[in-house]
Amino acid sequence: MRTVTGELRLGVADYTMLDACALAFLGSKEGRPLIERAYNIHPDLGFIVETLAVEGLEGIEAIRVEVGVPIRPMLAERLNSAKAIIAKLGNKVVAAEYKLDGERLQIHKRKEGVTLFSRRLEVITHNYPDVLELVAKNVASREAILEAEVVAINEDTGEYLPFQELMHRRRKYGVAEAMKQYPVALNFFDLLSADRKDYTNFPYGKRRAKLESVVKETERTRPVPALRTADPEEIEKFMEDAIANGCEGLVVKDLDGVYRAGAREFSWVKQKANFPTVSKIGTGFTDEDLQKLPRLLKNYESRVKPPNVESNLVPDVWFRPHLVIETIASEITLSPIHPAGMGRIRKESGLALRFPKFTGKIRNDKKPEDATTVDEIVEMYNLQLKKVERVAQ
DNA sequence: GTCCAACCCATTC
DNA sequence: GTCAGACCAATTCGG
DNA sequence: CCGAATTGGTCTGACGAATGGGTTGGAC
Repeated sequence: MRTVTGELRLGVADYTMLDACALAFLGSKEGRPLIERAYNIHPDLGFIVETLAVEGLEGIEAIRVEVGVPIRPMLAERLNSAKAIIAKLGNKVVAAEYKLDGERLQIHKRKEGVTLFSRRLEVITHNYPDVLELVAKNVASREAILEAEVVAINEDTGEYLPFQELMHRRRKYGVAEAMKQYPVALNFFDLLSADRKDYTNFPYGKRRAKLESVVKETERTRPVPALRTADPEEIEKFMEDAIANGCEGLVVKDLDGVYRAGAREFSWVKQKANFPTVSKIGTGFTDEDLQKLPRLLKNYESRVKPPNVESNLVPDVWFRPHLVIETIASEITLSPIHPAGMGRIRKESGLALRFPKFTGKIRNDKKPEDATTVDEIVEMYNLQLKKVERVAQ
């Protein structure tokens, strides 16, 4: 249920619905945490509301984790230094783990077979026949719910490949061919249920121990590399290892934390002319920025594409290059759309920014000629690759 | 009637 | 994925 | 001491990149 009205943003989502139902059927919001918990381990709004209406709070309390029914995934928060994370988690020993650039899988294993759920709890079992086999062979538990990151790999070197490669596996047709062309590996990072026992209320340390006892380490399967420490410097070092191994960064976990389905926990990912386009950008602007931009650009508006601009996209309004703004992005990807560096890395491919965002800084001290050049972007792209290659050796 | 490119929409991150 | 804004609860500040 | 102001946490919906698949409409 959604509505957007002019300048006002309104939203009615599932949680609001749960609130309303708690009020309607119980007369108060008191049962809300129980209802929320039930919803998060059995995310079917119709089912929850019906149970509440027919059986009341008792029925809600009787809802259990069930293999075959997806659980809303626990999510991660973001901080930008190891020190801040350690402080936030209470200055104690934590588990720092590689954060891989793949797709999150919630794996349900039972007698009848294995089911795979995506992050949004879609059934994607048919996409990964190879994963089903890996789970059948290498998970030493008849019934279990596990979470893993599935990553595309280079079969010869074992090296991890970018997310883009994995995306070829998300298809309805030609699954068998894609499976051969884009082989994958599994990095397990959580265990929510095993042999009919619900582990979601166990501290992470225990879940991880059980995970390690259940997942067999092979070329294609393993518990995700983890380090236990309370020292920010060790985490920084581990972070560098992770990046060097082609990961996005780290996820740092509270060893005492339970699995809070559907909630946000803690994590961390550290980072870091012609005028060909390299990205569109629509994130990072405050309302104030958006109000002021038309005024700043008014004098540079152009009815047609300015001759010194190279773009495959057609915007609503063109501007002659004038204003320089500062943007950051998580990395540079090969692009079928943006012409920056076209053909320099790969035939018919340019380069684009991944997760571009405005930093809030308008660089009045710079002219378009002073902005980052294509050469520099190509160099940045090559630097990214080197880091990955170094590990593969 | 058949085929294919262009478009839009879904999902992942 | 990132991010800004809205909203609510808890905490701190100022009269 | 109490009400006002600030802060922190959570939720929601804007927006970015990519790929695959369904639909549509024009060329033949």
